[in-house]
Amino acid sequence: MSTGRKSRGRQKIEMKKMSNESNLQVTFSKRRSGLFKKASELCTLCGADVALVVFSPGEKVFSFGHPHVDTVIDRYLSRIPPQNNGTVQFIEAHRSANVRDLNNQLTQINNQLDIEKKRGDELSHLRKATETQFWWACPIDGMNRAQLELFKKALEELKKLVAQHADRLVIQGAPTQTIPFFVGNGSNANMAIHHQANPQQAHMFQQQFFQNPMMQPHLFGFNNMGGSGGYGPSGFF
Amino acid sequence: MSTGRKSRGRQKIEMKKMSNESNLQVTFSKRRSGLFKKASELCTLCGADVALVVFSPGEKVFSFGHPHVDTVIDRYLSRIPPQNNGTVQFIEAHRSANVRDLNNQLTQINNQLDIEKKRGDELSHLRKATETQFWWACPIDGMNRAQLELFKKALEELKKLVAQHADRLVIQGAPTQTIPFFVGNGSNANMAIHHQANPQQAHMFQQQFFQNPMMQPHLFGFNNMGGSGGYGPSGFF
DNA sequence: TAGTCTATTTTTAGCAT
DNA sequence: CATGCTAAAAATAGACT
Repeated sequence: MSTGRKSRGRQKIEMKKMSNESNLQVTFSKRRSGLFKKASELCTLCGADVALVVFSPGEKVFSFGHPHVDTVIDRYLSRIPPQNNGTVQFIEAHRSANVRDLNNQLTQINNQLDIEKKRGDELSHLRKATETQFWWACPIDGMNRAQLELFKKALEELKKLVAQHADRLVIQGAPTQTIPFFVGNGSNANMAIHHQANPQQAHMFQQQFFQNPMMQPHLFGFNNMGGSGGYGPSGFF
Repeated sequence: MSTGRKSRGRQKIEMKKMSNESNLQVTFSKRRSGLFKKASELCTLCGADVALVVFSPGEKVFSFGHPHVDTVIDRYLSRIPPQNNGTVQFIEAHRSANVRDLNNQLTQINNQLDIEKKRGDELSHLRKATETQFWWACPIDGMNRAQLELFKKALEELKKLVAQHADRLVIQGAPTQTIPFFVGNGSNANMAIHHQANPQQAHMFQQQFFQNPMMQPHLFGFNNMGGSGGYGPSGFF
């Protein structure tokens, strides 16, 4: 109550990278959520399909998609029938097994869920149960001898690894910290891998050029690093 | 000039798919541009990397990305643990070998899901997947003691099953069929490309967009196609 | 189909919790 | 870090060009 006025209300800001780290963080958070909201509204209102992926300056990922981020992305990259929802979704989930990502998505998803008053929880649960159990109870029936041998071998190895790791933990007197699902995939999410790109003017973007997600030319990406004063020439609108 | 009042100004609208086709078109256009603007502002203000792809109900594509749509998308898709190329991948392969069965279950469940048709379900599922289903798929490094124990146990059992099965096969002495051994969203790789695009010079989009390096014209792909459509998302916010 | 002009609804910057 | 608050800044529904 030191100040008489409660607040000066919203103030205009320059359209350029914010200097104050703290403010930037808050702004990013708020605007991100606003952006996602807008995106979802566009879907709802106009029946549009949208994929939105955002990497925070801290390399965290946030995504939104209708019907799914990947459905739309795939469609954008070329084709993919939106019909095989189940399998695709499934595999997709696994593909992005990077827990950090999943956790981020989780956060976002939970927010949406809360607001949306999750409805099909029971079904979701059923599904979860199914999928949870499947993996170890799975394929064997469909393997031939050779495959089984291989599989067995793989298992031995895996098991060994697990055992080792477990032992190590025990020895270290592991306090069983609950690592919030961290994958050690060493995802180079942090530094590194910054293909020095030449800001060449790309050519007409034709979907046909990107039929294979894995074979995309990583020839882009410049800036994105504090310091350079980089991209934002200021004021776009 | 017929009415005295110039306009009633902005009116509140229900957050559901607009019924009036005409209005929908206008709204889509306006909101889309607003969304893109917001996205670009997020980039400028916070130095975030963003990929935004929008399919209009008429199947036209609009996209925005910083530094590039595909750069970001690629980064998003690349978040796969490249290290567990060996065993885990192997198991993954087997898991998909069982896709048929899984599919049945999934299909069944999906039917129910479709009836409920709530995005919340899928999101919820993804959440569950994160929490439950994939913990084992994560590199062992990320597991805590309890998880490791569980995993180990599961492996023992699996191995046992495999061994049994192998023996049985040996006894029967016949190599079975060779089941296609590849992962992937098996199924429908065909399904012709239904995109007959009509690359149209996108003159539109506010020129301001193009003044910014990250919003270069070539990044906007426009396709033309008649058609309508639209699903019924369902407001999340 | 896109741009203009209000009158309103939304979003959100700056602070505080 | 997310939330709540307030008032000013933005976005935009509706009507018209």
